[in-house]
Amino acid sequence: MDKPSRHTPSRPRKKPVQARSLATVTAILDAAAHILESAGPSAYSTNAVAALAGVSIGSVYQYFPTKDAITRALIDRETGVLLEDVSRAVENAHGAEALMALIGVAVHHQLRRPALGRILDYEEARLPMQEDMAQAAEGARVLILRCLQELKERVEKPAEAAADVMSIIKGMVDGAGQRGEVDETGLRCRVEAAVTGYLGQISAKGLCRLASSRGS
Amino acid sequence: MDKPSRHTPSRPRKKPVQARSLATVTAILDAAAHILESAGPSAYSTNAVAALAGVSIGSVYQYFPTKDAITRALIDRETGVLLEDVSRAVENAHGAEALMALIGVAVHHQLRRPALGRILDYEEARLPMQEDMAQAAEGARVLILRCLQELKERVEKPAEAAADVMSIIKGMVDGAGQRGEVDETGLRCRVEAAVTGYLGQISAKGLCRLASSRGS
Amino acid sequence: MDKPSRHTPSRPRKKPVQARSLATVTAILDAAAHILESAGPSAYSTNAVAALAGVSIGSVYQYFPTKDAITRALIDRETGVLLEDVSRAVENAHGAEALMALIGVAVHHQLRRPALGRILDYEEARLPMQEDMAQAAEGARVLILRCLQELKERVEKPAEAAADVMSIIKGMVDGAGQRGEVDETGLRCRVEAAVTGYLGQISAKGLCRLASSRGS
Amino acid sequence: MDKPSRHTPSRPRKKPVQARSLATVTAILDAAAHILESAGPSAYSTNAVAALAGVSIGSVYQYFPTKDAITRALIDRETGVLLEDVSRAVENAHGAEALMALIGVAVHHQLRRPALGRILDYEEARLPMQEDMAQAAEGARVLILRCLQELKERVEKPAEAAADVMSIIKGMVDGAGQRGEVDETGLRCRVEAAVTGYLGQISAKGLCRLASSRGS
DNA sequence: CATGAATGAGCGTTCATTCAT
DNA sequence: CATGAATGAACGCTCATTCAT
Repeated sequence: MDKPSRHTPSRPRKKPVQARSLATVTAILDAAAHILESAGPSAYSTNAVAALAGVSIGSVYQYFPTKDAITRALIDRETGVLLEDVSRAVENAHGAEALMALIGVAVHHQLRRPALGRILDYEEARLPMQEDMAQAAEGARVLILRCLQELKERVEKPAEAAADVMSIIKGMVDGAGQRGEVDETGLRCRVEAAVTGYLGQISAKGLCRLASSRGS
Repeated sequence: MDKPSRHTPSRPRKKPVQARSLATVTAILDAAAHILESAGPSAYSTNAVAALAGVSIGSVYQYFPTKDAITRALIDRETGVLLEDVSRAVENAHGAEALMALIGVAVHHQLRRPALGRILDYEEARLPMQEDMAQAAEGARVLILRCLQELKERVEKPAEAAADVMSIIKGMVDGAGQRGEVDETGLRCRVEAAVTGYLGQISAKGLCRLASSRGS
Repeated sequence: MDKPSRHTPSRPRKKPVQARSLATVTAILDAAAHILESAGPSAYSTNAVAALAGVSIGSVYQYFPTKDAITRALIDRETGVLLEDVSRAVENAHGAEALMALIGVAVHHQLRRPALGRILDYEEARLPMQEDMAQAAEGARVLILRCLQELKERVEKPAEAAADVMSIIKGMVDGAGQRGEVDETGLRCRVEAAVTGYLGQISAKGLCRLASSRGS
Repeated sequence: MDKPSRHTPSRPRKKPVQARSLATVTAILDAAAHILESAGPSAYSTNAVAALAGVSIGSVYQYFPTKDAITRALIDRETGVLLEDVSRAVENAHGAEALMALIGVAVHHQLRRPALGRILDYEEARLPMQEDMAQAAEGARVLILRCLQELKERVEKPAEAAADVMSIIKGMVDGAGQRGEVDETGLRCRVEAAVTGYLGQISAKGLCRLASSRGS
């Protein structure tokens, strides 16, 4: 769960709770994830989570003060896993290579649980943003930013571009999930094409060259 | 609502109810949209809609048999407006030009009500698909497909590419909305860059050339 | 509707309403009866009655101040028809013969609309008893009472016996209706047997002879 | 439900739920019965039941999935009590004697809660018939049938006669309840007279002898 | 700590009734 | 008078949360 690698300088991110009850917490989050992705948000009730987790509703409230806290913890966990995988993938690569590795991990991650990602994204949007979640989202952004800055081609507004790259990846990957796509390699190639193409466009020329020449 | 152009002659688009009470229906849908985008789905109750619309809950149920019907009608309305604007924009343009026009409309549309689009997309996903909604979604896909087929560069798998283009647009536009972006022109240029770049990548070379050359 | 025969000395019982609107009232009551017997009390709403009657809900309230008033009017009408038929049947007969005729009419009446009678009985029970309804119920009781008093065998407590005879008839006839019986003649014979037997028992011996001899 | 021995030593009769919360279930059913018989079906709402039972509406729904389930449970309970009493009364008696005992129990039962029986009968009619309820109704019919078959006088169509006897008892007993009668002995004697008389008529002579001789 | 019975605010929905047209 | 859109109290029911055991 916590993998303090050499390069990522020890972000604890996880309260160890109480080692004994970790199993309960895990069971609860697993149950929440399973309900969300297989029966949808309308079936996602605290009682259902407790039942599927095999614990009493009271125990759920021992570890999570509210239902939203469960959702947040689940988002944290899923984001955390993704972030770790991405970090590991990017660790020894640089520039475009790192970016492609990152895309590979994102695609892989999404196709494993296509519905869950979408739903958690949505839940995340309506939840009052909190510290750790912000940090996690920042983590991904920072990684992409680093990749962009390592590119040979200078990117003009790297922050904006990083956000766009994230949006492109998320959009394509979610769309594929919704359409039921399963071909991981194919999807990865297309996402790579989109990101590569986008970066090529915004670096080769001044932004909006294409757009302004539209009328001619 | 009815756009009797040369080519698409008479699309009445099915007024949901009697003409006389159109004002009430409009008020209800406006209220629903406003609640969804400003307070989120958890505040989206039929009583809240009725109160904000300035009508009684009974009146709401004279025009909509269920709450989901309100949501569906709202989706229909928003999708309809977008589709009309897009159709009009694409009408006299072709190929890349048409595609850029389409992107412009999509960006414009989204930035006007950034949250609403996202939420309705999500609601649409969990609603039992219905005739008209399916048709509307198809409408956008078909328009993009046409644009792709009119490009000078041949696109290998046009259906897939159309879906990807939609996903890229939606992803970037939603992302921008969530980050609170307001610069329509800037966003439009970047989306254009992404779509153009993507299409350039997948047509110039066989798909995955880039990817396979990654290791070199 | 009002059939002032020679012998029954002109009981008007029916406000003529306004001759013109009689058709509307009739349509409303017909609709109410039809809904009650074919779809049950849960489908018996004022709007449904208005729709089936082919009038607006506003018109319904022009003629009936409340929903219960419709029900009461329907009970009145049905009771009135039964009472008239019974009166006519009993008119020229006496004693046992009259009683049997009365049973025949009751059986016939019930088997024509088996569900309606039961439901109206029930509605009647929960409605605040009103003048005319009390009169109608009295009408039947009085007729039976007269029959009993014309019997050769003296009945000890004629009022009580009349009530019992009514209960027996109603009980058997409702039961038959519920079981879906359609053989009018067979049912009539059995009801006659029950009433005849009951009267024989209570007149031949002192009441409870049977009962008290039970222990011996 | 399972009537294993003559003496019926331990009749568990299927507590509908956990033993611990039996008190709550009982309170709910008591409240439901009280509301139905004192204020009528129109006052019989789940909230009213919960309030009178002294529990929250949520608790009601922990024991009963729907309102109809409450009604059914109440019918089951009342029917069950009656059936037990009747079984016990009939246990060591035969033929006419058993029949009279049965009538005594029925009369006693009804006069204790005159309105409730009527209302539950009605509710039962509009509820989707279920296993146990059908069994209970059958129970009474079978008992009567047995009594009839033990009579010295042969009854021609015992099934029909049993149904009629049930109808007569129910009709007289309901009628008495509605009229507010309280004299249990008197009523019992009259019901006995009716049933005895009816059976005498249909066995002594071919059915309808009386009826056919009517014209003479 | 674990349990699950209990709570009650609030949901979606119905329908008897009113009243402006 | 006829109409039917509008009203809103009240219904059946859910579920996040609490707390006595």
